[in-house]
Amino acid sequence: MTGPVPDGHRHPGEHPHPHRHPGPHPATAAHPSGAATSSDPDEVAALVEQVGDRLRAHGERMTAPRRAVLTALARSGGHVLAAEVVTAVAEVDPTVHRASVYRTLEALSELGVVQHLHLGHGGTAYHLARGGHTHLHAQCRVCGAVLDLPAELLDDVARVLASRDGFALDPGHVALSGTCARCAAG
Amino acid sequence: MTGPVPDGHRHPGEHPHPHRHPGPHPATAAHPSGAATSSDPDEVAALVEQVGDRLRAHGERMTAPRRAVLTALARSGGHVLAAEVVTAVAEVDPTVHRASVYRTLEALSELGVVQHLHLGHGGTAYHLARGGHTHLHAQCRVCGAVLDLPAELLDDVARVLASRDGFALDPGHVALSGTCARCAAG
DNA sequence: GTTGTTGCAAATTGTTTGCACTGGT
DNA sequence: ACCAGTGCAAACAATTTGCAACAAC
Repeated sequence: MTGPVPDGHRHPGEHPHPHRHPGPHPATAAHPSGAATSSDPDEVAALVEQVGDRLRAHGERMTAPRRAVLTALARSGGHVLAAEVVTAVAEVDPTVHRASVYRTLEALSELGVVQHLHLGHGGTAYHLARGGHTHLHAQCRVCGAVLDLPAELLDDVARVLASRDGFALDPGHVALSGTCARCAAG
Repeated sequence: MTGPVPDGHRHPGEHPHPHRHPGPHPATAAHPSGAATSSDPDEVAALVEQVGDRLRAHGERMTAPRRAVLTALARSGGHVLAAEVVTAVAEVDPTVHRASVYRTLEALSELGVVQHLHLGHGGTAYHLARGGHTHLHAQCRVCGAVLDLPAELLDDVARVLASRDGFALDPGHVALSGTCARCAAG
């Protein structure tokens, strides 16, 4: 069923649910601690505007859909499933069409302002690119919760892969899978 | 992009292209060294039969679709994308319906005789469960090729996750992502 | 004979695309 | 004014599901 409650209405207030009690597989990311997102409207607006400049610098245009997508991503702060982006955008600006959300996400991805990551179970999640400051993710296969991890965690592995296979690891592109403490216990 | 290559009925499930000119997203794994798969018909049959016993032991039934799916998996030896399983099964037994393939894969998964892994881009791949002997995977995000890696590669990471977050890593459940040597060069 | 499984076809879900039009620059 | 980007609806692929018929035990 994919809990159709990705995020509330209007502004998420403080911290939606730092440690919720996930159902089957909500896959909705919980707010990580360091995930720095602005629940502050001003900050969100500023960020959106900033990206706007960047878009124009690349010859792209700043439009309502893009503003809406960016705002949605900035607000939710964490990783947001594609489907959730669609609904979140609908709240920001109901006139924005789903198709535009997808197109926008792709466009913004190519521009590098948003990045996507693949969650084992539920599909693709998007998040604003934190300048160079990438982090990794681990998802519980039981409850779907996403855990944020320090980027360095896979450094050693990356080194090994590079030297033994010439494989350049992109650590943040897919979420590691496993079982979280809560689910392992319960 | 999104090369519409789903095409379908074609692609004899033999050895696609071990190491050559990767297309859009083949994702079909080349035969890894230790992946032990039987290209030998007798061996395949024996393996299928063996699983049959195991199924019955669990109160499940051995049916044509299941035999076909198992045979297809045993033949291809490596990881096989869901879509590929469907076509491979069609070759083994054309009377088997696609829906049955999905249901069978799920049933066999729950039984533990087959395992699935999530590839970042292309979906889910299945493979026969090698008793305890799991290996990891890394997929090139450019060409889609899947690299098999030793299971121990993530042991350290698993240890860290376990102690710091109580997270039980399941290393083989998702493929790591990155760029393979060939693609990095070209 | 039971009852788990299948085949089929229709329903779902998630994403993409062609086209005419709108709005940003 | 120009054309990138949008809305819309329909195409699309991939997977799921209700149900009656079927076959494994």
